[in-house]
Amino acid sequence: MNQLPLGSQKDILIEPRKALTEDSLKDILRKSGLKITKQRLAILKVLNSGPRYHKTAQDILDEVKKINPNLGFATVYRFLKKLIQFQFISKISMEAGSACYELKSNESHYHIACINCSKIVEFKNKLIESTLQKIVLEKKYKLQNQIVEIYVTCDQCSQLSS
Amino acid sequence: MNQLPLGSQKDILIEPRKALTEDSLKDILRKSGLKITKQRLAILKVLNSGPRYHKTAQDILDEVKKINPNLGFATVYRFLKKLIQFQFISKISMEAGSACYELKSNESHYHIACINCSKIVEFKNKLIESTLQKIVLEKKYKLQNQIVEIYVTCDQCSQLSS
DNA sequence: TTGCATGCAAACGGTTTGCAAAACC
DNA sequence: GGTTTTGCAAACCGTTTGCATGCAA
Repeated sequence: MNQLPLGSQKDILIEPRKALTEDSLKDILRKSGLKITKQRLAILKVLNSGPRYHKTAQDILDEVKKINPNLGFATVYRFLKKLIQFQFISKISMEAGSACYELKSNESHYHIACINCSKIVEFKNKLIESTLQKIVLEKKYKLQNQIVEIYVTCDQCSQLSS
Repeated sequence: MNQLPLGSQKDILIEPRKALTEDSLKDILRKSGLKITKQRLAILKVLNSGPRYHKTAQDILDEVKKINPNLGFATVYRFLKKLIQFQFISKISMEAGSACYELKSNESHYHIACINCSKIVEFKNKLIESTLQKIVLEKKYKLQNQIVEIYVTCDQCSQLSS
């Protein structure tokens, strides 16, 4: 097995995110009645920075500690929870290991994850997106999150094991 | 919040599974070179029984203990892991709480889960199924598992909070 | 009779929580 | 000044593992 250490997955982006300004990060907080603190801005900045946009709590903590070494897991997790509550980020529960978090973009996108090396590739698909919306609408549910995960063995890992 | 205790989610089936015979349960084991034991047959029987087909390790243990009170978590988890390895069951990682497991059926189906009460409703969609297959094929990946989860607030929970 | 499977308890790893001090508005 | 938020450490909970015993083949 060619398993990467958990929480250090590499992924390939279909396209880079547009970087949000500091002001729009602050807006996210204000809109929800959350206080603006250095810690929260730092966490948002990390979530909003590439090249990898799916980050585990550990990833976030590691990056944030470079600026503020005192920041701890409790703060990260508590804030992530609020961000989920207010729908600013999505949580991606991996089959194994820690969950990943990412800022919501306007366009839905989905994930292909290799069960061996944990590499994540994103894809978009309007057909799937509208189909899922229709299904939820029919049932009179209120959509919170669409998760489409395809678990595969990627080409590289297939070659290694054969 | 109207949160059910974890591991006790209710779900609505689109249609009942066809019950597998004891012999076909044994076949599952034989095919994979796994030894046939009372414990494993009991666990398979539970996985193959309704009315709810998505079960947590705890659910399985509770049911299995009615027959064999000595059976423990270790046995359940170790066996579930093998069943996943040999692709006889799927693991559904919930956003919160324990994972659910279910025997794979021939037809892919997907889940709508309420983030508040954890109720799961299944749905099928040929369009999504074939689209996902096509996407994986294009990338020359080897499909292991399709997971489509829609997280919603269900009608009942929406009413309660309004 | 040999190696795989089990049961127990202890360890593990990711996440959450209680509490006192600090920061925000 | 009153309320939120933070940092620390301890608790938590689902899952995994080590080891001695039991059982299927």
